[in-house]
Amino acid sequence: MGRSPGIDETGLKKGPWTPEEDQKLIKHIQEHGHASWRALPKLAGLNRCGKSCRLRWTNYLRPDIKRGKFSEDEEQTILHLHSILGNKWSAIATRLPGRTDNEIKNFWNTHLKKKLIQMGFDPMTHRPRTDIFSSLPHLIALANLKELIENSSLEEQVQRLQAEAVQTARLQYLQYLLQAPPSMANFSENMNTLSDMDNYNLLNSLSSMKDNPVCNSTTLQEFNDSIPFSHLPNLQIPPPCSFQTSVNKDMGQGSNFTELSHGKDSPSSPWFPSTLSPSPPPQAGPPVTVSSITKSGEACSTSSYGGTPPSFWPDFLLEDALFHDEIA
DNA sequence: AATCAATTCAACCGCCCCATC
DNA sequence: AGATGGGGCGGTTGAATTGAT
Repeated sequence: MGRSPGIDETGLKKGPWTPEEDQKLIKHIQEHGHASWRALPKLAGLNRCGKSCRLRWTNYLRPDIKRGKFSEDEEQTILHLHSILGNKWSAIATRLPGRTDNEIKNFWNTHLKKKLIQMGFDPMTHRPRTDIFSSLPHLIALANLKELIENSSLEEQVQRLQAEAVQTARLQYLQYLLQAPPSMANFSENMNTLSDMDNYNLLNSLSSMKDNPVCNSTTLQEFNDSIPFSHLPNLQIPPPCSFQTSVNKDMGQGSNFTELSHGKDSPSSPWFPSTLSPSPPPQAGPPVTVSSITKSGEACSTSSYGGTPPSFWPDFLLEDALFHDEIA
């Protein structure tokens, strides 16, 4: 693995590190530290650039590095944090002692991303995918094409694929509703605000379907009927795509107000869990109020978690003011 | 056993931020 | 205020490894 050995234009070595080079680097840092990475290679007798030394140390040689497979807990933590922070690997790494940003990034790209995709989630938004036709290759595989081709007419094949697409969309939508926290499950009071983005995505999907010859009006009607939003067909313009979310946590002695901002156009949603397995039972805790406001400052939703914070939020999210500052 | 394809992950690249002058 | 350099970060590369045929 890694790169082939080579010498760059300045005469410095590139590529994989030898055990001898590792020993020189370790010995030097143990004895003198690494005040200046630029000066270090010369002092340590290494024909490497300072940057290469720093990477080798921070990603591989550091004594506190934990190697080996990621645990289930670590996996869940990465998923939680990625749903909030996105590809901020160094920020995620600070919450996983012994793991480097590089290792987490690799683990995400080679395992977790694929896992989410396979389960029908968008790895960037952590939401169920609503773009039905982008999932068609998966549907086709599931449908056992061989049997279809051999035993069905073209018309039957098309009908079957349509049914699969509608069923998948329904399942994904149900999955989304079921995974929302209690106040969201009771969407009668929140549906006009928090669900707009999802409605918009669904509308886009429906719009794509209309343009596709394999979708007829019956299919679309069936799909529409499966969604319990009476106002869905009327939504034509994109909703505000920037949300600011604040958390008001009663600490017992008056309110301790902290703010969580997800930045403009952030795909993450604070209420949406990123776990792949059922969340643990919620623990009793102080009351938490989560409010979302639009770009213009209008309140678009308020959800209260009476004495029980959302179980998918790690405690430190609510307690660590520094962390709030980081993502603000 | 040989070959090919897919996956993994250490290492590199280029950009950005921040401190210093 | 602008220039410079060091360090940090996220994205990408590609050799080694593993799995499939």
